[in-house]
Amino acid sequence: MPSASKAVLQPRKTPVQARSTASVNAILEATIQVLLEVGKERLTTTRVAYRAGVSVGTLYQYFPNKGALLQAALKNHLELVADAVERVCREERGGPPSQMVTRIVDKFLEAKMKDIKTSVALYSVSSDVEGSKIVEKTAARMNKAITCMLATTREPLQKDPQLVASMIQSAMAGVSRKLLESSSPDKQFMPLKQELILMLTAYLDASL
Amino acid sequence: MPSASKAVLQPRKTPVQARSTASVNAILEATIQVLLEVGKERLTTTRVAYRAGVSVGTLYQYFPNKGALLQAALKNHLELVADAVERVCREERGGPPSQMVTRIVDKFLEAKMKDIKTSVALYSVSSDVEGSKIVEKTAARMNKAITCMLATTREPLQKDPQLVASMIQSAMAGVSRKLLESSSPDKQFMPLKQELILMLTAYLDASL
DNA sequence: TGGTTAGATGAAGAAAGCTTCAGGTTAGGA
DNA sequence: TCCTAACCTGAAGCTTTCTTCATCTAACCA
Repeated sequence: MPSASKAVLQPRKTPVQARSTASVNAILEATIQVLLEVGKERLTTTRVAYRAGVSVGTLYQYFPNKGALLQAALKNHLELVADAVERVCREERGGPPSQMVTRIVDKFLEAKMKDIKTSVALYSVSSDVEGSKIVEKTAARMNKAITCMLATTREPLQKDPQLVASMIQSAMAGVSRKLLESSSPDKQFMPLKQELILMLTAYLDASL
Repeated sequence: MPSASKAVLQPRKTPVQARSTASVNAILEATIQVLLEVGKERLTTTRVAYRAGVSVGTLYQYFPNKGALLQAALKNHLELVADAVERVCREERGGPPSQMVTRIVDKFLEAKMKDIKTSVALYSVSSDVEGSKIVEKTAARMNKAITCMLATTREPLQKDPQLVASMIQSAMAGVSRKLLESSSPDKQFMPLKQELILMLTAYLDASL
């Protein structure tokens, strides 16, 4: 009896052997695939397991329930985005504000658009109660990173850096959502990205 | 046999007598209430009907299925926001750009925040397949209105006005979402609104 | 090679919710 | 007043999906 249950979100069992790790990965990937194909409403644990090439029982060995499965998939995706942002924020410390903005927008959108459809599919998950907690945590992580970076500008900001960071995040999130929801994201991508950089640069300039 | 079925979203039957109109309204309001209390996952048609003070049968007389019910509620809400934006855009024609931005942000956020919790509850609906179509349509309506308004500036814009309108919408949507998802929307409201206006003003100035 | 643990299986139990429909009630016109 | 159409009711059928668990197989180690 190694451990009690940590409720939702925690895998029931941690993989030890290689094959189980493979199963978990397959299940997670299958989750995204099924989400893309049939949507969250018609996503069933059985279907995911079948797609992953395992049995339902195996799925339930690692995820206590359907919700945990979806949350894990969402978490995976968001962490990739947050990682990208954190990395950029570290790299651009002390640089000129306009470059900060350009690079951060670049990386954020790149991460979001890397697998456009996956992002879209996961939006439906993020509106769950537990899902939005995960979103919030990731947002907080990014906020911290951006705030930190903003503190390294030559001339200090005239306002609360955290507020400024929030605005940057909001604007980026708004645009990426617009892109993802658009019927042809690829066509709008470059113009919107350009405008976003322009907007944020103008904003930062006005905040120094 | 007055009419065939127009599939989803259309009420099955159009109210004729006063009491049925009352039922429909009660059902729609109850939908929001239940959404707030238990969330979309645990919203059941029976529960909505009970809350509305009618029977499930009555509900199904006006809404062909659960999805149509949720969509109707979403549509209601979005149309209020779009109406507010359209009105402002009409009023501010020919005015100075900074005022355009200020007023539009003001009204947009006012409409969104009027019933904060309702907006939040409806986000979970908007990620449905049919739900996002409704969102898209409303966004297109607002885009048209804003584009129209932008065409009346003294100095003409140096860019595609529709692109600029999209950016304004994206930024507003991003911020409102941030507000709605925040744990204390009221505290963040004024600062974020101020910043949003500032950001959009700076952006518009840079686009003239 | 044998024992022990990790991992996999999938039929079936159980729960839950959507939706229908046959029959009752109310409103409004003739 | 009486009749018809509009409206309402809610128990129950039907379907769907989640989740479990007894049992089997594969991997690792002594």
